[in-house]
Amino acid sequence: MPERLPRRFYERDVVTVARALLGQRLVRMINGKRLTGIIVETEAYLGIPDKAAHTYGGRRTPRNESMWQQAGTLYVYFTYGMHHCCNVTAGSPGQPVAALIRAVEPVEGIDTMKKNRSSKRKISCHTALCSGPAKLTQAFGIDRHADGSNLVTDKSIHIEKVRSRSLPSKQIITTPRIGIQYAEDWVDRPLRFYVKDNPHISKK
DNA sequence: AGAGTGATCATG
DNA sequence: ATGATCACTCTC
Repeated sequence: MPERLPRRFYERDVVTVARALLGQRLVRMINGKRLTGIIVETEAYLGIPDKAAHTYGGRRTPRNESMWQQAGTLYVYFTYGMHHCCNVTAGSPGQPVAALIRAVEPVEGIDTMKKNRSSKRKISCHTALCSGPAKLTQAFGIDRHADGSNLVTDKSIHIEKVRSRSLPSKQIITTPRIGIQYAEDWVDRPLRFYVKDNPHISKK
């Protein structure tokens, strides 16, 4: 029987959590279907001091409230008038930090994911199905309804343990984060992580 | 390189 | 009330 990541997995610093999420299994139960994928790309958002974070400077609004909740909470936000992105909170209590899930390698329910993604245009190739933060939420049917979900206890969305240790450092590529050009001195911080040589990554 | 798209929030 | 912004994706 697959085992979930426990609360203590998330109660660590957000960089450690972002790296440790690589290789774990994202699970979504929706309309009786089980959709799963292996997390292959993440970013860490460091909260109050981080100029790229939604909680920079201690901002606390209805939108980002989930980032302030206990580690292991799902934070889903809506942006650009059409896209959802999903994050996992981490750290110690009251610390508004989170890891953005940027890409997964689809495993179960691929046909359903294609349907969820192909309302407009047909999917070109399977590596494009979940290779971006808004692509994977669309494929997995994740929107603001899922915001605030408790990943340790919630049935409809959670993360299963595939490995107890993080991937070896040699298999994790570290780069600056994507799409945060406004973040001044935080632009170049190495806070994006992805699995080396995995084809399901958000950018070439 | 530029369009699409509308919730969100800081201003006033 | 108003307007600027946006942790993106797709097409040209």
